[in-house]
Amino acid sequence: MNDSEISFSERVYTIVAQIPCGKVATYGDIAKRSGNVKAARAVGMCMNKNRDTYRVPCHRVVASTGELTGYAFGGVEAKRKKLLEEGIVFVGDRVDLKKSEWK
DNA sequence: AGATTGACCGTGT
DNA sequence: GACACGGCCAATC
Repeated sequence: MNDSEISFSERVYTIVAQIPCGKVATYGDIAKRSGNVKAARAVGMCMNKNRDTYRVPCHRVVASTGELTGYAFGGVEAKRKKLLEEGIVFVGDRVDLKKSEWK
């Protein structure tokens, strides 16, 4: 810290908070938007540490394949349910990034 | 300070 | 489409 006053995590949180309802973003995409194209893993770790579910809709973040990975508030099942309620298009157990990917 | 881990991704077979 | 391998990042032990 000190140059931009915000850490990588804060940057990620901000980006995730910008995801509109009914849309999802991939870790890789967030990583790109955060500045580091290859920081997808770090993004996931920040999500795991994140406690502000209402401030940061981390449930709208899925893998590049559209598959739901983890969720620190009830597991992928709760995550999938939330996405379904938000109108995310599902294809089996995966999200249809073709239609619901945030871009 | 060094090693390990984790909600990943891209590529090759 | 599924499985295996390697690479990269940041946080944690």
